[in-house]
Amino acid sequence: MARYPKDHRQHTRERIVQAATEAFKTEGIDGVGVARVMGKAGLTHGGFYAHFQSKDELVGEVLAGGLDAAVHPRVQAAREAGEGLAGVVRGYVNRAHRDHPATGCVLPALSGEVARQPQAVRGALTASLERLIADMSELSTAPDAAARRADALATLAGMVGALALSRAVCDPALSDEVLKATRDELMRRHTPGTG
Amino acid sequence: MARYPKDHRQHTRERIVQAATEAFKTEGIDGVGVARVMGKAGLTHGGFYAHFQSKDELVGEVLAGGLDAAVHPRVQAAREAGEGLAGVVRGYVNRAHRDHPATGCVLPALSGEVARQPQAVRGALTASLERLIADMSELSTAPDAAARRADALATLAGMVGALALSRAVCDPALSDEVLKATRDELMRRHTPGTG
DNA sequence: TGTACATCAGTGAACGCGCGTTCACTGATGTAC
DNA sequence: TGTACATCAGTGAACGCGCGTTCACTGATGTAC
Repeated sequence: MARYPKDHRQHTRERIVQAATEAFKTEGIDGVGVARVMGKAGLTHGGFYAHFQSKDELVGEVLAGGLDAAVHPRVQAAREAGEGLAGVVRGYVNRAHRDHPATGCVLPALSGEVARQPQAVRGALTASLERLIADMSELSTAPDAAARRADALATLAGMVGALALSRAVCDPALSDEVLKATRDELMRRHTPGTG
Repeated sequence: MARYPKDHRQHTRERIVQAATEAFKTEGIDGVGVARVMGKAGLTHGGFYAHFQSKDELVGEVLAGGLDAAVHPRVQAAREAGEGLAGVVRGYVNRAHRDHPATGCVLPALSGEVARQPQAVRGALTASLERLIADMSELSTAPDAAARRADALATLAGMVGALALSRAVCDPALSDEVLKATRDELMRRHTPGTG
């Protein structure tokens, strides 16, 4: 019965999600078809529906995991290094992140498209985002919980906006300027003694 | 010869651009076909290529004008009211803007898709964005020109990120929170005596 | 040990559809004589 | 004034293509006896 190892299906499914995650962030959700995703996963398109009910289900899974893989580690690293939100900002608002959307955060790449997705798909991202906000809040040095959460939200907005703008413009100097201005401002705000 | 008034063609073209501007911001560039745009302009799809060489040309025109119509007036209003960048933030980071992408700024709605457009298309947005940055810089109270420009860039990043996030999440409370936290933070930064 | 059969992950042809684009045509309005 | 013709914005059928999705099939591996 077990012609394949019993976790084979699960691994294949994960391979598909991984391929889709990178492809969607690079070329957009509408810009990549099921056949392309399966091709990147080393399969043919017909088998897709043995793993997912629809493309929407795949999109939801990608968005649910997108922050976990690409952003949470940066938050974790900042926490362990004792850098606080300044460390998160440094790890996020930089040229390497701008130039490699495939391995980067889903928010600058896909927030526009996500806003037009069905409720179920957006729910997956929202849950993941709530966890990120909670983690970032813990790194804030604001005096009370509400202020720490507001701090995390406003900081994330600046981070996401900077990446989105830096990728949209076609002038490299302006793109660098957006990153630098935002990073400097956000890091100043989160570095003790300069707030 | 002039069976139509001689500015008829020009008016039709503007009607198409206007219809496309609203449709693209609401449903995405990839999400709206030429036929839909023409339908919204009260025409049939066949006539499109009498006005534009390609869909890309239309997209470029939309992006070139998108900031002029939706954001520059807010900057102008803030200047005339003597409100500085705080006024721009108030006019931009709010629920009305979040809930009406069709009449809003192109950046939160389309920056992700723009990043994947051909160079020529991105150039149109970049030029428009440069003008916006210049105008916003003049409203900054920072001491020198470089600091005013950095102030404008970082502020715009926060504004765009807040709108993008607030539209992406499916929890209305979290969406409001993102707007409020970012607006409060950016306005505090740009209100005299609290910076 | 050898043959018949069950399982099932993956294959690839086919579906209806909307896309961007092309093009021969329509029909309302003008000019020419 | 009346008829023939020119102009041209807009029409709508048609093109090849990739989309999401379905489904009969393949073929490698296992079990039954």
